[in-house]
Amino acid sequence: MNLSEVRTRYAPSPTGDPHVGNIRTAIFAWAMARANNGKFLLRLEDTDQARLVPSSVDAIYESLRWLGIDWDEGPDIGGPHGPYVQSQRLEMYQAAASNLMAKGAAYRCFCTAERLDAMRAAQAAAKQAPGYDGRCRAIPAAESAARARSEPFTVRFRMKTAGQTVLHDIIRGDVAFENALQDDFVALKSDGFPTYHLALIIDDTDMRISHAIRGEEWISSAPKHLQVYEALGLQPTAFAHLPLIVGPDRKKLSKRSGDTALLDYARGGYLPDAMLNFLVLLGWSLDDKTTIISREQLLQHFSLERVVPNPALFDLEKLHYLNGQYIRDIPEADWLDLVATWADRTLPPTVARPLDRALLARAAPLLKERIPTLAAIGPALQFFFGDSAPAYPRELLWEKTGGGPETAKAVLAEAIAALDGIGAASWHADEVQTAIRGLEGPLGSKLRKFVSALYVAIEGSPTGLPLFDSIAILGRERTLARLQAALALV
RNA sequence: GGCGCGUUCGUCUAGUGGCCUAGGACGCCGCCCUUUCAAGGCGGAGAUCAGGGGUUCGACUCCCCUACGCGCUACCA
Repeated sequence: MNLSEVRTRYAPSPTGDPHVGNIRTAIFAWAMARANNGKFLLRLEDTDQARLVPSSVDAIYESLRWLGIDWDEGPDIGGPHGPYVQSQRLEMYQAAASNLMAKGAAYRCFCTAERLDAMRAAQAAAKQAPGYDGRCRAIPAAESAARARSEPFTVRFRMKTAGQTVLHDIIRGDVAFENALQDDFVALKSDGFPTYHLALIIDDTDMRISHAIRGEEWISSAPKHLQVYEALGLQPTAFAHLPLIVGPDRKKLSKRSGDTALLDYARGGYLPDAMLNFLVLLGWSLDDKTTIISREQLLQHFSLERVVPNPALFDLEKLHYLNGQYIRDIPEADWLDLVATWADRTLPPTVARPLDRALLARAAPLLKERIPTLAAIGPALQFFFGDSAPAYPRELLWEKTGGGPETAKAVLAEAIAALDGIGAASWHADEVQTAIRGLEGPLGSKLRKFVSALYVAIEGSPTGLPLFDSIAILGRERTLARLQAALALV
């Protein structure tokens, strides 16, 4: 074992689907390990039996895999320091708690939840700082042991009452906490499960973690952790408290504040690489001008020194931009597959399956530069399917032509006449284009002026995929039928 | 209330005493390209570096105070 090896971990508690803030922490920890030729591990912190959501374990794996984050040790693949699930390590925590008690660094607390609640209520009423009052701090060992045989109890850690505990944070520098202000926390619950504060130390030590990388919300409890390390005679890990990701309300992003589950973005048609790039930019930068950062660059250049301390706002606009960039970067062959699977996924069930692969292949290139997310593929393609164009109000036919119904009528009639002259064998985008451009003369109007009527007749909307290609793909019969239908509508 | 963290264009950020009349990106605006919509190209507006004191020849950068925001304050993580 190389003592200086960088070993980081992502240790989520399976209490819900991982949200983006949480995953960003995973990304940084992973990147830190990879950038230093270290190891990245996954550990499940399932010590809160009440809040456990079994399905979230799968969501955790799925989230990580979707983003392409790999781990070297974990619950599913094992490793030399397992098990990697806290509920399977209970004896270790209990042993540590006993050890702490033997050293006088912890004690049994027999206070009931009711008494604790009442105590806090009283403190609040008296405008005092809330905190454990130390009632069980001085119970003699013999009495404590005796009561333990018949009463439920927790094990509280005895915090120092004087001096300071100083955290050396990689991102924030030294942070000092007054010991007198800290109160004794529960390390082992009455159900025999440890709290995070105890489990963290045991596991990080046992798993040889070098850097504890976590959200800023943990910084206040750092003195607890530092003191436990000291009481146990253990060398603490290095600490890096990442800035929070906040929502539009500037408050910590959480399950409550909107759709923040990472997998919602996977389902919403975002590319994992785009999401990774976006998340990485929240709190970290490669240099002074790089926005598009590849996975390789990240894994090679990531460093905690370039993480900023201030909270970042989750900005969908930038995500959209990045997603577009990555979409345009997809090789043609892969793009067709993506279009096929997302068309199938996002086209309404009324469209017959299997989808026409040849049609998809012709439409795919048209899509690439104009959709913000993969989920937009179905809606953009929908007009290709079915006998008629998607329903639209008749006013749309002339709204953007600058004229009225007569204008639309003329455009449609001329277009029908011109396109009708193209035989089925030469029904290609070029011929279609020539025919429609040829309308400028008879109509006495510029193409860009009257073309919206045709977009509406064919696609059901004045904006959409390029008209000439769309008409070519749609085919002669259906095109003419749609133009006729539009003419009848006017 | 207490403790802690934070504060550079609307947003994400660059910046570690002189390179800053503060750079990049998103968004916004305009022009170009153009069959619509996009994409792309070019350009523009946008930050008295939260405010106030210091230190220094010189501060966005160092120190202090204030304000504001957020986090924590559970037998949750």
